[in-house]
Amino acid sequence: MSTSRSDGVLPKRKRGHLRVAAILETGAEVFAEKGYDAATMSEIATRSGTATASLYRFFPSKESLADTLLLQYGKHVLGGLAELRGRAANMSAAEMARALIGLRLELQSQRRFALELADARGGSHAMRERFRKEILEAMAGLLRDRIPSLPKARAAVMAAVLLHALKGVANVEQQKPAARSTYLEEMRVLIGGYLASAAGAA
Amino acid sequence: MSTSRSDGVLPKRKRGHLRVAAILETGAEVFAEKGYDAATMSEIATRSGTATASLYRFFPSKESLADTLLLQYGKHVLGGLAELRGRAANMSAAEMARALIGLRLELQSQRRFALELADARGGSHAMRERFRKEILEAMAGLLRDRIPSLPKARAAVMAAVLLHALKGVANVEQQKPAARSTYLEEMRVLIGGYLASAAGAA
Amino acid sequence: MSTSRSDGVLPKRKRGHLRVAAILETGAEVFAEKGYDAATMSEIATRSGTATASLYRFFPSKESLADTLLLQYGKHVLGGLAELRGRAANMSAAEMARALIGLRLELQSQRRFALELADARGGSHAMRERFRKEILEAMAGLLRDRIPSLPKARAAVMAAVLLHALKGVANVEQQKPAARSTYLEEMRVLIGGYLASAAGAA
Amino acid sequence: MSTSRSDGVLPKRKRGHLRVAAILETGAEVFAEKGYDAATMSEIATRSGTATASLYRFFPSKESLADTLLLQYGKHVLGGLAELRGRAANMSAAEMARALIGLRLELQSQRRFALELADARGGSHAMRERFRKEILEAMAGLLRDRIPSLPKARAAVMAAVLLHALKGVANVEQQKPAARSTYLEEMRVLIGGYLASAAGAA
DNA sequence: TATGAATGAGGGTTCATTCAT
DNA sequence: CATGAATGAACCCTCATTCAT
Repeated sequence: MSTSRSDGVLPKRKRGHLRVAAILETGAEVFAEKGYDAATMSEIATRSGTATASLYRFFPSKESLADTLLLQYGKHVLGGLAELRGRAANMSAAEMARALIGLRLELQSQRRFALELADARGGSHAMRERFRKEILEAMAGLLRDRIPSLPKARAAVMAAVLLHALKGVANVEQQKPAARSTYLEEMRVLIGGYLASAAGAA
Repeated sequence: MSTSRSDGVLPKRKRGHLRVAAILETGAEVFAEKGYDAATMSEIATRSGTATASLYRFFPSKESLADTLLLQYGKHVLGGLAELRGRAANMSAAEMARALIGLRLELQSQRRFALELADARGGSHAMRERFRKEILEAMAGLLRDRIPSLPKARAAVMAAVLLHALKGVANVEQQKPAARSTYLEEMRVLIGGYLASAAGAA
Repeated sequence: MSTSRSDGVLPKRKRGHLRVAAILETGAEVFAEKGYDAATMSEIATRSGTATASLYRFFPSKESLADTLLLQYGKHVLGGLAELRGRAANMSAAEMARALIGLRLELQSQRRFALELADARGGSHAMRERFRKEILEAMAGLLRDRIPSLPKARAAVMAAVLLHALKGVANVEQQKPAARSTYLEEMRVLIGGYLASAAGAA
Repeated sequence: MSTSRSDGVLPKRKRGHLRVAAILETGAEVFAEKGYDAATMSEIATRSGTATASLYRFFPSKESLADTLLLQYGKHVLGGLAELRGRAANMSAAEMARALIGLRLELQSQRRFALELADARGGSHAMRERFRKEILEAMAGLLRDRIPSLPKARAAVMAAVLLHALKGVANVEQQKPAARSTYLEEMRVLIGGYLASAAGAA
């Protein structure tokens, strides 16, 4: 996941950088709210205080905007996982579950563009595929760090299961406020239980 | 209980029934293939052998078509859950997990799963909300049948977790063919483990 | 140059046929007036009394509209040339020139879309190429009918020269009304002279 | 004869002159490659190493750039014709044809021919009209120098015919390389023949 | 002054929905 | 009633041109 952007033009002045940041922020919001297809470039433009054409100076297409967001999100996730990985070997299943959920929560709030949705229907197919693959690999690596005896193939499948389970964290927001902490607690049970059983199975 | 229906005209002849069935079938297919937004009424019309305008005689809008499908899907799910419920009390956690996953797989293959997608972005908000609520309730009921001591609020939260986990079954299709059975096995571990811990916790 | 149209939908009712005819007529006008690029689908729509979207029912793109026009024009030209060809053997150079110019004038007035322009920048490249090639071949055939001893390669080159010369007929419209008949007379001199020299050279 | 010019700023330094020259050069190229409509100011700017906004300091509009080019081209043509004119009286029809075609070829290769296209659809109507008129006049003068008995009106019409015929030279580029010299030869026949008959007719 | 940034206006195209035969 | 045809509203995207540093 390199930093380079082949699309559009990179902003060269402070003003431009601010614009780009605003666009990305708003894009994330709008995509999250309406989904990729239903989101419109002109809404993103208006809400970010730009003219439609200005969007296209930096992002040559709707898809490229989504891709950039995807990339950005991907980097955060991957960064978080890499950092976790250092500590993974010494963690209990429960601690690990807590850590993973924490990471997820942090990413959700910090850059809350639920590009979870985009990973279903946003951006380019290639980008989504790559994004997904890299995260799965990182997750599989995490598992194998904790349980070295785990066969690679098995780790890959487990990573997929784990990733799906983690996505459930996003649903906290659908719970009644009073139930939210309980929900997260249950999530920990779900994921912690799974991790524990994985350790036992190996 | 009047005869009138707000959406479209009640089909009174065999002909009409067949037509409606064909439309629904095709609608499910197309929504599944392309997603709600990208699906077009005219493709649904063409592929189901109907004229566009005729389609609108039965379903006054795209949304209403999706809603009907949603409803249909909801009924199947609810039916399946109700049937499970009778047997729930006597099942082990593992059996229960297996049964739930089996139900999901069955629904998925029956081509009605179209609405997995729609439940993220198709049809009306109201319908989706209602659908979700009913399923959660059924699921909570299921849990309480097995573990009568479970408090209602807790059961509701657990149902949400369980439902999310079950949705992961749909991802089998993204696995390499060789890994599919392993994936399902892992799903059983995930869900079975969760159900077991629920029983223990109560 | 077949009759089939792969694009759009063929009109199935009288109303539709009229529409299509009106669209083609107007399209020819607008393309002729403004050139392919500067012509807009919405102007064609407005001037032909249609909504923009209606154009797209019959012609799926601007290019396909131009192509259809090109094809139509091509057929007329080719038809005219074929008809001339029967009589070519018995004609003097002057008669031939007169006949060719007459054909050109007729096509210009009858279906006056100066797709001469389109043959520079309209429609698809493939269609223009094909159009041009077929006309050149017909013209070369014409020459060889009159002067059987003419080598094929030479005939091909002469056809290109002749075709260009004939395009000059279109410029009558730029002449002052009083000078128009003189202009055509001069055209006959130009082309007749060329044809005569061709006969002598062989 | 004031210093002000309506279009852009008079470049006062070497730097400016170079810039303007580069822009004109590039403009000619781009117009030639893509046609007036499809050419974009920003491509011309980029390819000539200028910033878009700077381009507008010298040429206040796309049209004015095309007009300038048109003017430049016109001057070359007129210059060439004037030079020919001195020698016209002593030339045979064949020599004259050869000379005219040579002039055309030379202008074409000098990369200023860009405006062939523009003379169909580029720049302002007024400029094109003026350009055309001046060239026709020069051409008519040429004819009258050779054939003094030619009535003015007739010479004007003949100039139009001749000019059109000469434009055919541009089509060499569409001929297969092997056929190019033949093509030019045929052009000489066409034009030489016409000039000869003109002399005879007077 | 030179140039990165901004944008209004518009272009081609699509689609849910309605009209009219 | 069924269906071919029609369309308004939007959408994505581009470009000539202007602003502001």
